[in-house]
Amino acid sequence: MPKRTFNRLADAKKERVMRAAIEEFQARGFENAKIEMIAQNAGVAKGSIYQYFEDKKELFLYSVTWGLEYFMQEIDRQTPLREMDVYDYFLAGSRERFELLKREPLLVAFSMDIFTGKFGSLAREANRGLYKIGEEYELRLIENGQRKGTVREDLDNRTLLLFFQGVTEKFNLEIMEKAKGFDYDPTEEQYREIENLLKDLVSLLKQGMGR
Amino acid sequence: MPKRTFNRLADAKKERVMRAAIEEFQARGFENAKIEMIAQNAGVAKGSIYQYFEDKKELFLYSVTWGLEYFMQEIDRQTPLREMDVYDYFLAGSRERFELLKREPLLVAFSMDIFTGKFGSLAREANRGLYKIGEEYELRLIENGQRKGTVREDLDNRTLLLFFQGVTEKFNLEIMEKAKGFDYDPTEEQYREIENLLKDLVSLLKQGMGR
Amino acid sequence: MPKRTFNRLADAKKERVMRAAIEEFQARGFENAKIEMIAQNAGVAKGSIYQYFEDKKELFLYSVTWGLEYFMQEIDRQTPLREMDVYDYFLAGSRERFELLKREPLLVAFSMDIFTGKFGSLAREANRGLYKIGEEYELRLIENGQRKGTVREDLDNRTLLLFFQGVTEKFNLEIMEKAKGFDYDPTEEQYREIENLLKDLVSLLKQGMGR
Amino acid sequence: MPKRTFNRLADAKKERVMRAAIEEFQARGFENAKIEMIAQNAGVAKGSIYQYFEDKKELFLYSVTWGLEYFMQEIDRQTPLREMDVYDYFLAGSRERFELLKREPLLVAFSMDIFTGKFGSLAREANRGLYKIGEEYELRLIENGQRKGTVREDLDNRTLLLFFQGVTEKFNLEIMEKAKGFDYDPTEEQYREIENLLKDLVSLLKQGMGR
DNA sequence: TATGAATGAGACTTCATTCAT
DNA sequence: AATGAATGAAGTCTCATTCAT
Repeated sequence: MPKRTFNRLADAKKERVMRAAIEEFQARGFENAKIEMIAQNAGVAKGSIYQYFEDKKELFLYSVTWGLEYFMQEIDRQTPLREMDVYDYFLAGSRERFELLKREPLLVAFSMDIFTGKFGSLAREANRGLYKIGEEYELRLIENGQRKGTVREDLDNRTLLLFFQGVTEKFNLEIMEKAKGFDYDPTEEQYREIENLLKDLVSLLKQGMGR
Repeated sequence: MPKRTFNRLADAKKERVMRAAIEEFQARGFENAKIEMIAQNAGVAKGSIYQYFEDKKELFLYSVTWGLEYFMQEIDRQTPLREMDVYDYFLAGSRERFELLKREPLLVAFSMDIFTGKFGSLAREANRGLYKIGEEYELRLIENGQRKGTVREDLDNRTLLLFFQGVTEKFNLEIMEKAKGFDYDPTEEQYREIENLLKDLVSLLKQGMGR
Repeated sequence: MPKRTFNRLADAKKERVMRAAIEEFQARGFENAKIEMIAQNAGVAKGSIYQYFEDKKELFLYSVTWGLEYFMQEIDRQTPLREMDVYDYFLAGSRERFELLKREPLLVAFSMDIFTGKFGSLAREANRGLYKIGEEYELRLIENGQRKGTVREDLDNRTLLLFFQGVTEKFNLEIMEKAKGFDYDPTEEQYREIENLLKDLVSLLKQGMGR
Repeated sequence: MPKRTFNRLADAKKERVMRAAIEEFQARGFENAKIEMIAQNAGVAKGSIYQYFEDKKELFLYSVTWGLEYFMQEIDRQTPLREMDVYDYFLAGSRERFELLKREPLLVAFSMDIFTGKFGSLAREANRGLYKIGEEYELRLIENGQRKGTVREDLDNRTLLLFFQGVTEKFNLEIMEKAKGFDYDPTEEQYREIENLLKDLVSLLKQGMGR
């Protein structure tokens, strides 16, 4: 969706532009983000942005795509699906996801905002495709669990997905909030804290609140 | 937080203004909402809005407060807390909450947007007080459950709250989404659909996904 | 120039209104002065101001008239002209004028601003009459001096007036500036300081800078 | 104090903008000056003004600086200080200053308004630096006179400065007032009139009013 | 006569987008 | 392809003045 001109750019420059855009959109939201600032932070002229993208909206949309793709690629590289079930998924990749969080806090924060709907219809509509991919990914985790006998089958899978998303999104948010306080060098202790939260999460996913 | 002038207005007029504001903010978001439109829809002059509120931001903030208070008041009137536990809570008031949803779709949608963070920091920060109240309410539901022996006690209550909020917010969103499609006259069948979703929700809250 | 309604008011109320107006105009200038503030400080409703005066401009113009008349009346009561010459004039009434400055700093400041042209054409044009009176007063002082043989007669009296006004205005400004620092209780020492300045002024008026 | 963008403009354009601004501020005062008008008269878009200056206030402040600097530079070029004393100063450069007055009536009028306080605190505070320079210039004239034995030494120099400023400002105002009536082509007779006024001024400065 | 809510013209300011260099 | 100055539509906010009570 960017113009030809953008694709021809050196990779480093492309990345600089995208990160500058994401930083601005993340910090100020779509309406308040200023093209001027993005250009400045990317080290290019304001006019150049318009050589790369049709308009502000397209730049934003591509920022979302770029960010989510980067993110998913990382996640996927770290914890390939294989035959994991829902519960293992969280525990298996927790260390890597924690490292990613520390390495790319901006992208993580941006992705989070996209998912929680901070950008309203703008982001969601334009990237329905990516969302679908995410959902299917999650549905497969659920089905994996059902095949393995660790996930109940008396409810509609769509309902299970809602439950699963609700819980994981909330915990992800909480983890990100914690991560903001950790700055720079993540300690082992901090990681333990996160890991414990994830263990509780898995326990709740599995057994619920009842006793 | 509105100015003196606003408080002195006839109740009907106050309500007209607030509903016009909420409608605009809900539909377009804070940045894109036009004061002119709000005034027009409320049937007052643009300048009058500025007799009532310091500026656009204050109008928005008060819209949030007004909306949430209206909402909470209704909820509370319908299903007073008493000694209910978390699970009963949902089933007990479901019919009334469904009616509210049909009667006040605008306010429900607005409240939802506030909770899901569509307005970013704006709404959340300014109404931390109300949020705290909501949280404490929910914490009490959890504690009620623990006293009754229906809620596990091996996890931190703050963690249980995260779980509870994650699940309920997601289901609320889903219900609202469904409700948008129902328009005008809620049928008995539609209510059954909602009720079933709530039953599944309670089941998941109680037993989790595991089997 | 105020409306009939204003003239019928109790004297105390009239004065309250005028002082509130002068305070506002003096502090913020004509454009930035707010009718709302004036009304509030005078303890009347905003609408009442428009029962008293045609519009903001008329209120301002009358403030100028009211202020200058009050001022001149005081000055005149204190140091009646008699047969004083220019030099005696300053020394004779200095104590009284100092007291006035302490008693009515607002009116003195306002008058000063009018004379120095802070209000531009607005004030000057509309009160040309009062200015003329002041000028004639000063011209008479000069003529008195000439009759007594203390003022040179080789120059046009209009030129002498310029000289006289230039010097006295500058010194008056300086004295007012000093007075701002004196606040509340004028001491004898402070008065001496003023008196010395006036002596120097008279000396300069009389002998000029040359030697 | 203007933005980078302004400084990079062609000199002719910069001057066009500044003169348009000064003309508007001089004619209508700060509050009533319209940015729209300034832009129009300068032949640029309204928005461009905001590329050059932060806001109206900054434009005004820089107008003052620009005007005074232009003015002082001219004055200084025409009658360099050297070892002149106060009295010579006026007579020496009178012809050139008269020409300047005819050539740049706008700037002269604007400078005059600044000095007489028409713009209130706005101009004076922001250009205290330039004022100081002017004062020091005048103080040096006075000291030169004292060294040459033409200025009395029994009074505080600060007091002499007040006297000097009071007289010269008043005469300058008078000259400007006269100049307004001369329009377009200054005749020799008009110049004589001014010169006579200056001679009287010097005489008064030197000998005072007394005899 | 007093009050204060209502009005709306008008000004400042922002910033995405264009375009000449 | 890059730059950054220019543009102007559009939106927020102010406040003198009006007017119904």
